[in-house]
Amino acid sequence: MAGENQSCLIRKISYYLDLTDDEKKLLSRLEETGRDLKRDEILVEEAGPLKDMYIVGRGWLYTYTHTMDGRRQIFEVHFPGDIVGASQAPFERSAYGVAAATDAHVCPFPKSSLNEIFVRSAGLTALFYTFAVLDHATIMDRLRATGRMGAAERVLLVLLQCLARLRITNPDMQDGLEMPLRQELIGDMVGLSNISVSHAVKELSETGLIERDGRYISFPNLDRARSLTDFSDRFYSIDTAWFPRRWQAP
Amino acid sequence: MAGENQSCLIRKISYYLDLTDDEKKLLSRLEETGRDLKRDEILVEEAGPLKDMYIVGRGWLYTYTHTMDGRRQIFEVHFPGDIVGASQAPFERSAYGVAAATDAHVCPFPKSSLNEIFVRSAGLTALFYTFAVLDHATIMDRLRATGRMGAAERVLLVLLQCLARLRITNPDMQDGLEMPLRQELIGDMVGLSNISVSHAVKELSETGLIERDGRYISFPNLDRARSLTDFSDRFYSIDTAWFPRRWQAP
DNA sequence: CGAACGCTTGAGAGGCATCAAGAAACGTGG
DNA sequence: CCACGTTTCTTGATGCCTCTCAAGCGTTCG
Repeated sequence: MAGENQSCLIRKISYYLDLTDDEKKLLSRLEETGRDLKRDEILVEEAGPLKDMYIVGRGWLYTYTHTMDGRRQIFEVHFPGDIVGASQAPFERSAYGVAAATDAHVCPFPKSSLNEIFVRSAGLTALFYTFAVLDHATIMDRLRATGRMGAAERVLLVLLQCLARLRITNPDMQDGLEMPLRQELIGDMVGLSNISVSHAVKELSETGLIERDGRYISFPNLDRARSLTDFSDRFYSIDTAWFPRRWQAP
Repeated sequence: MAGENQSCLIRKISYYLDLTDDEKKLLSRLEETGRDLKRDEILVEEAGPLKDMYIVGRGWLYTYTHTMDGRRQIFEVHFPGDIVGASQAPFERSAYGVAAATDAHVCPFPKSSLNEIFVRSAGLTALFYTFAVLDHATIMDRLRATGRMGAAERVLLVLLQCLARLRITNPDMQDGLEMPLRQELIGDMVGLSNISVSHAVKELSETGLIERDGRYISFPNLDRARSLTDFSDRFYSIDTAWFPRRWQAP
């Protein structure tokens, strides 16, 4: 199930790190069991207990919360190869919900398995740390956009972020992507209503920053789009030089 | 200089972890050199190289960026005991600037020292991971507020977050704090203008959610303030049970 | 083919930004 | 300790952006 062609997790990690056989074995053990999800199905309840983490095998998920007045904020979108819950490991209960944005397949594993990885592999520990930092950077970009940019730029940022992350596991990807997210979901990522997203998308089309063909969105002028949102593609330029490859006994 | 009474870093970390002597030694080595900063002085340039990290010994710092049109977004406020740059370790150059919000004292240390800690102490590694996750949670709370809440609630959240973080190193603190941040800075944390912050503060006073005495702000009804912003005090309830205390040879 | 869902478009309302000027607080030097 | 200039906060007026409500259109899927 997990290893039909190759695990997305290992593919993603190999992008950053040359894995030893021992590390590969550690990782593949995480993907032994699987679970299918339908679109909109809830994987983790808001404020529920947090025992497992999940590797995304197929489809997109998202992490969200509701405000008291029933509005929703989406924090992260999880793509194949991502680890859902990595940025919540230290908490006993989940402050956030996780749901499927499309039909999806995930591999659950208990938090304690992460512990095993931390103990056995210095390199993987550093890499997981790095993933957390990347998530952090993604959210900071979106915070800045939400607080200080107009609707069109906010939507454009979301699209560029999706493209950048998909490219990690699909390096041969063109300057475009299938966008399965509803406009309402996109709005919930950057504090907009579905209607404002619709307007923004229209405006982006008219100004030639994106082109639409059904759900497929492409960027005829990627550089201009990037500079307009001040988006820098951090996911390609990680400094792995400081990574320890081996623990050292005290 | 660092160890006059006791290092804030060690005090903060001891809140979560019982340190071994070896770990204490590792940490105190980070605070050997010091540097004083005047208010508004820039410590790290935006887009500058990122060689050092900094432990805050005294005063408040903040991490920021500018948007193309000259507006500013503040991402984090760093209090005594915090490590500035921990969430940027994997990047070769800093995407963000760091400046002093008040007169301050910091202890710089090279990134490679972090490496040494990672290699020598499993517990500290997990804790640093946890700190990154906490920063992450702080920003997510602020993202939700920025995107989905009104001006008064956004400002209130900023105040509550400051209180919660200060309480880590000052457990005997009352329900109030000295707030040295300009209203403009507070606005830059949650996407508001200085004028809206002024209005919000006035409104919060009038509805009895805060009380002001000069720069000192207190919360007569902390529970109501918390529930209004849906703020949960994550900084006190960390699950350290999964922390490894010792590396394990492969 | 019909129903459900998501996207588009329009009209009106509200919140926050901007501009501008005055008040208060702060710091500095005499 | 007071006088002065600077910084920060307050208050008011106006305008723009995004929200909400509402209806129509297009797509998808049973």
